Amino acid sequence: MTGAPAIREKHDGALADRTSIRLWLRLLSCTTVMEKRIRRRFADRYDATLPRFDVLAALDRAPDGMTMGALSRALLVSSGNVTGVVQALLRDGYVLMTTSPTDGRASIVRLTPEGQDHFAELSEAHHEWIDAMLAGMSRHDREALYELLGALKLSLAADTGEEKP
Amino acid sequence: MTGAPAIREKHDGALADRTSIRLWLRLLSCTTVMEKRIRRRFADRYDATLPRFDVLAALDRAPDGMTMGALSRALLVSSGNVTGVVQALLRDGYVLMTTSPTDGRASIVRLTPEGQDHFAELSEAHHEWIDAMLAGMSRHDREALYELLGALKLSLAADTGEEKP
DNA sequence: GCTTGATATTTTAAGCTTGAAACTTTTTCC
DNA sequence: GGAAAAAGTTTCAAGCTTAAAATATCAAGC
Repeated sequence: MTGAPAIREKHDGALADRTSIRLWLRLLSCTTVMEKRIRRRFADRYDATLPRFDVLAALDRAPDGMTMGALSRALLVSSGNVTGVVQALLRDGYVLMTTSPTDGRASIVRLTPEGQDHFAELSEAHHEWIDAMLAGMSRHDREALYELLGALKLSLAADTGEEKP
Repeated sequence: MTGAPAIREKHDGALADRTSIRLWLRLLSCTTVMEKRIRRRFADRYDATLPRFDVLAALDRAPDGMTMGALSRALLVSSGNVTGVVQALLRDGYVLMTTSPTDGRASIVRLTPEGQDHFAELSEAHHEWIDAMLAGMSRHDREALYELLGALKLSLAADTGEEKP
C-alpha cells in the first residue's frame, strides 16, 4: 500500500519538506485553543471540568449505567484516572455507584437525576460554544475539514510505530 | 463577512445540524491520538516529556536565552508551570539559569551543550514520528488540511466568547 | 473444594497544569 | 529620595494523567 510515498532527501533521512510538521503544529494549535477555551468557560461559568463533562456525557448515553472499565475504555483514559473523576462526581451527587449484582469485582456507575440535569445544562452550553467557534467557517469548509480529518484518522491507524523493516 | 451563516432552527436557538460538534470531536480525537503517541514514545525511548521538549524547542530558537516570562508567553502556559518544567531541565543539566544583568527580577534560561544535543536527538525522532503518522495522506490532502485549519484558526480568532448583542 | 490465573478496581508516586497568593525588584510619581 | 504601583518569578493548593503495585473477585481445571 503506497498511496503517496514520503519524499526523502538523499542525505541523512530528513524529509525534503516540512509539510507534516507544519500541519501537526497547526492542528495542535487549533485543538489547544479550543480546548483551553472550553475548559476555562466550564470552570468560570459552571464550576465544572472537561474530564467530568466527558464522564457525564458517556453516562448520559448509558441509561443503565456503565462499569468503571467500560468508562475507561470509552474515554481512552486509564482506569485509575476514572476512579478519581468518578469520586469527584460522587461527592457532587451527580452519579451513583453500585456493585454489579453479577460480578462482585465490577462497579456500575449511573447518573442521578441531578447529574442528568447538570449534564443537560453543560451540554447545551458546550454545543453553543463549539457552534460559535466554528461559525466563521462555511458549511462547505467544515464538511471538507471533517472529511480530511477522516483521512488523517486512517493515516494514524496505519502508523504502528514499528521500525522500518 | 458572511461566508455561510449558521442555519438555526426556529425553536430554542439550537443549530439545525451537528456538523460543528462532529467536526470538533474528530479534531480532538486526531490530536489526542497523535499527542498520546508522541508522549508515550518520548517517555519510553528517551525518558523525556512533551512539555520539556516544548521548552527545549523554544530555547533552541533563542541562542541568547529567554526569560521565564518570554517562555511562558511563547508556550501559552502559566509562569508557575514554566518554573516547574525548567527546574526539571536544570536538574538534568539541559539548561542554565542566570539572573538578568539588566533586570534583577528576571531570570534568563539558556540551553547547555548537553541540552542542545538532547534536543537535536528528540527533535529528529519527533520529526520522523510526525512524518510517519501523516504518511498515509497524499501531499495534496495534507496541504488542503493545512489550509482548512487556517480557516478554522481565523474562525477561532473571531469568536470572542461574548454574549450575543 | 482448591489452586492458579485472569479480570476489575483502587492506590500510589511522579509529573503536568492552572490560578491565586507571596516575594522581590524595578519603575513611576510626587 | 521615598512611597506606591507595576512587573517577574516562585510557591501553593487543587485537579488531571499515567504506569505500576496492591486488592479483591471470578473462572478453570484438577
